[in-house]
Amino acid sequence: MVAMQSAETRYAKPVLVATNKLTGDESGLEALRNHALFNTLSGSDFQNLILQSRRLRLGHHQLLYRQDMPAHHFFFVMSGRLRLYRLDSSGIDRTLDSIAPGDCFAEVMIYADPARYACYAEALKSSEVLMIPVKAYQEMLDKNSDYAHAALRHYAQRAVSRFHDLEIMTVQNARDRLIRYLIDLLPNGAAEGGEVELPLPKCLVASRLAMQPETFSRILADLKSNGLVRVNRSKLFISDPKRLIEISQ
Amino acid sequence: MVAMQSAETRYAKPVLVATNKLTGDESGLEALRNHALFNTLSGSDFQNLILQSRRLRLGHHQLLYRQDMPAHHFFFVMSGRLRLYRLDSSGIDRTLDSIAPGDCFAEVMIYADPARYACYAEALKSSEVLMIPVKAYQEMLDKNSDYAHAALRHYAQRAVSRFHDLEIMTVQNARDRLIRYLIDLLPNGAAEGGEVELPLPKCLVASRLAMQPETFSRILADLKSNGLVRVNRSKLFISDPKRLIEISQ
DNA sequence: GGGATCTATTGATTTAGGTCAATATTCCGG
DNA sequence: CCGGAATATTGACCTAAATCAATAGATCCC
Repeated sequence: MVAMQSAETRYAKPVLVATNKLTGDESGLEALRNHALFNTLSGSDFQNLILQSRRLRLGHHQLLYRQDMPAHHFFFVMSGRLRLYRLDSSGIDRTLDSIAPGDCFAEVMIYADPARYACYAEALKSSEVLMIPVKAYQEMLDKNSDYAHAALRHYAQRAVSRFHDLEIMTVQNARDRLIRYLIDLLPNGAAEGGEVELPLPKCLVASRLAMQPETFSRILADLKSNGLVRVNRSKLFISDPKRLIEISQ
Repeated sequence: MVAMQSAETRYAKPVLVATNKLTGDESGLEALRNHALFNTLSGSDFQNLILQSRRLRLGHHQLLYRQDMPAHHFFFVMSGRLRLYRLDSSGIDRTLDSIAPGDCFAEVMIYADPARYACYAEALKSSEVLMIPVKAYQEMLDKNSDYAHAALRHYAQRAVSRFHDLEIMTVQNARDRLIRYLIDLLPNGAAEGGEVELPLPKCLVASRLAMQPETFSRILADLKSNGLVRVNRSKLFISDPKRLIEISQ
């Protein structure tokens, strides 16, 4: 069943329309400059790239691109939050990732020929993204082999991280999948506790973890009653991650 | 629970030992030459790379490398079959991928610093792999930006494919996960039927799909009795993939 | 080729988690 | 700040799949 009405049915209208040119001297570009894909670029290459990029504002639930749509740009999140999902043949909406400010995304399939997006991307709240032309970036890669190394490192990292996501999904019971998901949200693994914010509404976290929202809710209530997590809206406080791991065997 | 005794307990002995030098004029290298990572290389660069590589024979269940082990090589499968898996804190063995002749693997995390393997790799039967030094390959990438583009395309493809694996795992019931897994094994998607061979023993396919071997067996028996698949050992014949997709909703 | 050891199947039973339904809470625009 | 819509929680019930157990096939190795 569908956890949530899909963006596909809500928004059948064109995407990628209203854009703003960048001056090359914008606030919020420091984060981009520090991103692994860009921090090795020379000043002029970086300038050149952002002069060819555009800033795009997205409203709540606005669709950025569709699965299989030709892909000419990749994106950097300046503010807000997005999610990546796929629709299968029966129209079921499968959330696969969430994207936070400072993340770069949609890069994964753009080196294919023809380049097409591998999934849908929509804003979960009002967001601002930078759209970077793939072609401009690729041309830059030719100039300096350091750039290519940085890109390879980034892509390799991305593949490992998906591999790790896959590992969680081979965990056979819902409680343990949820526990492992929470542990991964902690900034320094299980080393110490802390507060984490769910990157998606609860019903989408449930879908991401292949369980029903009701099951998610019950497991969380149970962890709460055992004093393992403290819940406040979408913020969870995990005092003792080691104990959490123990009970998940 | 553990589907199978883990390789970790079976083989605590060193790996990567007995190797054979290559002459640069071996049989079985055409497949390597045609691989996406190598088909753009110049003849001399290719020669140079394989002269620095070594052929490695692996016995049934022999471990090739361990998770978190420093990674100086990546691999190309010449014959046999391998599997990639991870061990979690409780020692549970999670099969995540299988590797066939003609595949290149272990490339995903070797661009990290320090380079470490992201999982275990073991031979499922006696196999032959080529071990290629990462450093030699990286040096080559610097020489020609076409090489880097090929590598990026390959890595991007890999990330998309893991993304797709993840999508299957968000399917909430065991039967539908299995059906989607089978459909993906068909060479041309659901376009037409055909015979597929399970790339892993049944109990490992079950683990890969987050279900018990008993459940796997029962689902397959049920599909068989409905005339949807014909089963012969590890070979399955799927006459009508469309019908299979339909019943999975 | 025959015994030993993995691997797969089938049955009986239990349980985790899905489904349906009702209520509560949060979010968001006016 | 209010009201409606979306999201989340809780309960009762039921089904899919896990578990336990026993048997049957494969595969390996001497």
